[in-house]
Amino acid sequence: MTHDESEKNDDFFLQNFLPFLLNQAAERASLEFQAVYKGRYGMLRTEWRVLFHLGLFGEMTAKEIGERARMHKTKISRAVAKLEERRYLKRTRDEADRRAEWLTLTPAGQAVYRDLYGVAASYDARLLGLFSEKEAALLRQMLRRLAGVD
Amino acid sequence: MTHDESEKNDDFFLQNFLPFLLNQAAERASLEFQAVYKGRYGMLRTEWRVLFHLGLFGEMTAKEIGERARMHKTKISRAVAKLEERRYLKRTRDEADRRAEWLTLTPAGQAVYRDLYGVAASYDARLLGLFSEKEAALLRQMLRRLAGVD
DNA sequence: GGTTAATAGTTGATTTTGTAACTAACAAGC
DNA sequence: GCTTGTTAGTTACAAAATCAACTATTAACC
Repeated sequence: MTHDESEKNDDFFLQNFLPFLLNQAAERASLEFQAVYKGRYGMLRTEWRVLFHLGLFGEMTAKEIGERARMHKTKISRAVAKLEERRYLKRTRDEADRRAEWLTLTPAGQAVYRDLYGVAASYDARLLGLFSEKEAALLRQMLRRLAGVD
Repeated sequence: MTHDESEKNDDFFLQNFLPFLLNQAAERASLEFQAVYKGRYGMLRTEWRVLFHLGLFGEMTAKEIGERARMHKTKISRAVAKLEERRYLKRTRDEADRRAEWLTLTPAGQAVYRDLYGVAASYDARLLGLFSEKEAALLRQMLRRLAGVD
């Protein structure tokens, strides 16, 4: 486990260090897609994620989005404000618990969601094209395990 | 490829969308280790990476680090400044090309590197403990392919 | 029912990142 | 050797993320 000091130019460890590898892959994999929602709608990743969740799951509270996406509530709060400002979503106070509010996409927001969903799906397919069906399934399973979802 | 609109509460796609999964896994996988270099030495990820590269490869220029780690030069510039301020590295002008400078760890920097290398190695081993040898090898290979290294 | 604690979400201050412009040094072409 | 272009690294400014403190509301407990 100790590093051999007499030997330099050893990139064995670096090439295999999982947090580094994961980060490189994640960064690269989100780069191209980021260019789409940024370029096409001027959105940040946080905003895209919130929109995405609302598109997939329908009505949600900010808290629920935060739990699912593992995003901090301040990020969500600001993303929601931005999406509302652009008329992509609307808020409705929960009358039973007036602290919470239900978020839903407007028709305009749904249109954006559908557009980006399509782009995301084909981008995903392209990434998965690097692997066989079996490999892809295993990869996703392993990533889920690392993420602590399973 | 079109999203089925009549059906809500569909988290199938989300659970499988590779950029999302990769990001979740990467974030989770770096979290605990980040706590170590941050808590123990008050370092940021950029600083840890620069230190790590210098520890692994010995003397390097900022440019080389940037290429290997795929970090932008401003990040590196600031990380180097911070590490120098803490006396973890020293700079030497390249006399043949006076624009470039060679960076090396000081003994203090090397001590930090050795400490963190040990932590990183055992942390990595723990992560890999989630998988079999075969799976782990495949995972790394797939991540490298996604990162565009291979 | 009044006090205390917890929760949903927002805001402000600080830190970190990203982008563009910059300096200093080298290289190429003429 | 002088212009033009390129490169290594820094700096300034804008954008974004983080952290702590805040408001408003609900829940818990005595």
